[in-house]
Amino acid sequence: MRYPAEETAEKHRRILQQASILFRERGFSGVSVSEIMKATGLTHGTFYHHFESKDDLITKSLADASSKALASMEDAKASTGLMQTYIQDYLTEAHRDNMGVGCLMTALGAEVAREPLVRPTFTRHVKSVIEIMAAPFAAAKKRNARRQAIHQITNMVGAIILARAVDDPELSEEILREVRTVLSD
Amino acid sequence: MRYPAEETAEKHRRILQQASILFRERGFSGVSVSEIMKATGLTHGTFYHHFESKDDLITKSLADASSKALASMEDAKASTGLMQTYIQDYLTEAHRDNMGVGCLMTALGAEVAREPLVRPTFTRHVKSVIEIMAAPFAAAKKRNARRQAIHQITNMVGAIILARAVDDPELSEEILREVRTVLSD
DNA sequence: TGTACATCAGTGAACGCGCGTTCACTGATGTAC
DNA sequence: TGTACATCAGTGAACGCGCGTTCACTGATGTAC
Repeated sequence: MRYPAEETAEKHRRILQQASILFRERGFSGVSVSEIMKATGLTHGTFYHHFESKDDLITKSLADASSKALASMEDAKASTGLMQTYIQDYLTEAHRDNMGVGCLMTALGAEVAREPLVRPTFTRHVKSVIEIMAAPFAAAKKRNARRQAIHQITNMVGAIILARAVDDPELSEEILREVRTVLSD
Repeated sequence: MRYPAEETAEKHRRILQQASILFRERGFSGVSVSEIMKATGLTHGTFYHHFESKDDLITKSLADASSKALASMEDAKASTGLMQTYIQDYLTEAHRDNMGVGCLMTALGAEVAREPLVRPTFTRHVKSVIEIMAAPFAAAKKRNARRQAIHQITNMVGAIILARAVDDPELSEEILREVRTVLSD
């Protein structure tokens, strides 16, 4: 049967939201359309009334999650004047243990390298993150500002990926702690 | 029919080798048993005369690739006295474009976080890499040596993952170049 | 050294399963008049 | 404002497909005597 327009739009948003969480937790190919629809409280059949295909959802949910993540980074920058608080919060066990709502680059970067479809959206995201992170350094030469930002980002991404992958809690915490220390200088 | 023992052992080694390349290129779940067997020139049916299951192959091919990678790192360390050459070679377009024979942490780290089975083997690999990278710093305090090694590793891993994921060749090269510069100090 | 037989790697058809996607059908919503 | 009908989100069965795995069969190798 037909549903009120606003209810439909709300369900559409919920699919995008649940997809972005599940994709980050288990990867694009690790989550089925049925699982995403179940997470939003619907059956899989109606998925194709909202999106053209799973690929279509992947692209749109990444774009959606990217704009939300960038907005929250801008907020962090505005409220502290520097990115230091953001970076220290990033390199925590809380972030490590909550992939679903965490950094897109860390959760999906490796799979994006193998999935041409999402690379343009992902690339725009990385460019924006670099610009936001470089801003506090912009007093110095622009080239140095970007270098510092890239250094911070690659360090953060590598640290969370390794901290998530290793089995040994002490090693995992050591990685986070030592990179926090290095980046606090 | 039955085959000479040495021929069988050679095929076994080739399966491990091809698997480690294909897994790095496309991820554990992105490669089928049939594809691996086709790459070694055999049919899928005989796979189960060599390994108990796909999971068994995943574990053993990762362990095999890990010991080869560690041996080549030790060689690099021995021949240069420092890890600098290794690091500069790591952060290149050649490494970025040859996932199949490249760094295990970069190619598989993200998927390992989601696959409990391989985490013990992967963790041993990371520990060994840290120890090898920390050795040149060992003149200073041990804690600082490990910190420096972890800093280098997370930076390298993050840089290659992002350089592979982005679509824009200039941005990709910028990431590699700037991290090369930072780590050359 | 020669013979008889058990072993076992290789083949390709077949299995059950979960996947992305399609379909016929339902019935309240939204629109045309 | 009221009526008639087209629209379309939701449902769950069904589709073809590729996956990991199993199977019966083959025949040279390796071993026991």
